[in-house]
Amino acid sequence: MLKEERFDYILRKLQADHKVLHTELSNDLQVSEDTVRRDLEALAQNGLLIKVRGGAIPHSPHPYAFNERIGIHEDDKKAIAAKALSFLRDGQTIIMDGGTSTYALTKLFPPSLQLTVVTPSIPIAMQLMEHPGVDVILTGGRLFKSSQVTAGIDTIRMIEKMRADICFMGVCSLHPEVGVTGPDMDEAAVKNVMVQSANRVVALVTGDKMGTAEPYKVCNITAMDTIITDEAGLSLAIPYRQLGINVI
Amino acid sequence: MLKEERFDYILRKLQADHKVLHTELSNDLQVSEDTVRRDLEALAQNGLLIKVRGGAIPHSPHPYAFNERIGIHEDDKKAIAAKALSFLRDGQTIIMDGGTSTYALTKLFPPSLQLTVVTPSIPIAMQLMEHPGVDVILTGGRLFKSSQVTAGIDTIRMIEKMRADICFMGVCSLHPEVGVTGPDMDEAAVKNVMVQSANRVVALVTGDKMGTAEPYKVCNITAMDTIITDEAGLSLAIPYRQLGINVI
DNA sequence: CTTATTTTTGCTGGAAATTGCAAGAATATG
DNA sequence: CATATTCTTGCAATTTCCAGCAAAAATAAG
Repeated sequence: MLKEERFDYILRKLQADHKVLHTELSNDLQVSEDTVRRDLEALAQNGLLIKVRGGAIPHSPHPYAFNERIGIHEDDKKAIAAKALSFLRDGQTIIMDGGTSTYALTKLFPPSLQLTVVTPSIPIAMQLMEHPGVDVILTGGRLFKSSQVTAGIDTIRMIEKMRADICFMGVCSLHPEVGVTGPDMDEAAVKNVMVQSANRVVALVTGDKMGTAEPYKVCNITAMDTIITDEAGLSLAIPYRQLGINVI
Repeated sequence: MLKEERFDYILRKLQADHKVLHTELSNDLQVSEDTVRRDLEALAQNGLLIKVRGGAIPHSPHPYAFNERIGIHEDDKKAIAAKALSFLRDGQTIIMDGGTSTYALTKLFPPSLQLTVVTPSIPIAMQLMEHPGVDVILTGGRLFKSSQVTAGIDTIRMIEKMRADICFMGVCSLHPEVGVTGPDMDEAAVKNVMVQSANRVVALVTGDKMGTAEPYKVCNITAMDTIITDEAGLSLAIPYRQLGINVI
């Protein structure tokens, strides 16, 4: 067995289990624990994982912000993302907002899909880098470490020049009267431009965000064409539907 | 059996098994392991596969083009990066080109360092996202999957507006007469603008890149203020020093 | 057709990398 | 604090790699 095969196995297992143990790997790969230790050492050197006593855990660039949020409501987000897939057609240009719901959506892209995706999100860009049919346009600007997106005037200028078929928005908070709001001024400004640069706006939002508000306004609720949500969200759908918004 | 037939067989087997071994191929093709080794060497030269100890693995579609390059010359790159550290001062604005040498440099940033780093490279941006004292400005543009950097007119426009103290350039090829050259037109154009937007240009280059040239020109060699290289590179330093370039 | 040149191939011996083992140090756990 | 894991370090056995050489094959030149 080649060393690289072991590397591959380790990284896959790490992705699946969110941890690996010396003892397990030694058994799985039929090599001594010392070899496993050395393999983990090599992978850690290249920043592919973090070595810990007894094994290793995934390398999370900013463990307390983006990656932590990925776990929560995971099934809900997957279900929402699956509904969103039906909006995609080959050849479209898509603006993909940052956030865990939109990230989940990009993970579901079928390999045959042909798209141009404009995004300020590093995790989404990295995810789509592995996709053969998607052209990625990354918006420039200052990097916000907590949410791993670019924002600021440069980001806005780039998006202003775009014209997209759909904008998928990972909404922070959503309220029938207050509209779409977010916790950060710069990011809210970027989201606002995204809405204006797309023909249709599709919001991906878990039920717990509906009916809530945050300090910075992105846009009016009527700027949304469609809201994709989970069961908890559907039970709160009436006021949005009365405004002519498609809630599914 | 023609050499090309062997090549064909090797590539097919690689596609089927996701790996090939010297021993197996030697047996399958009825040639010595040395011949197999040389065949793999030739195929690796053309970027058709990645040679590893004991055999070869496929050249993954896109995502690992960057990661694969990380292992090679690792110690040399670290030594080069360590020399480059001494150029950094708190408060500076740095343009950090893509590439494995510059990536190695960012990994060595001491936690107390306070910088603004402008970069088109996703791996560098991710690395610096973990750094408490560094502000990251990511240049926008189309994402080039093989080298994991943005490039194109948007990237150029953003860098043009910058004024940096130092540009650290991960040079592809470097020749005393031909100048700095690279394998990709768009990336070369971006590098050119980087050079113009910085007060000083520091090239990080392993010895094997010195005295070589590629299709697309970045700038004249005299645009470099300093070349940081390894021992192999230092032995080739004379022509550069005659041009007034600091080679260390 | 013969001879010279280049390319390919296999072999050899030393260099380098990989792996497993053992003993002592370091770290966690109750 | 005692005990059990786990980690580090050094080392030896094995495998694999590499550079150079010589024979064989292919190609070019006379």
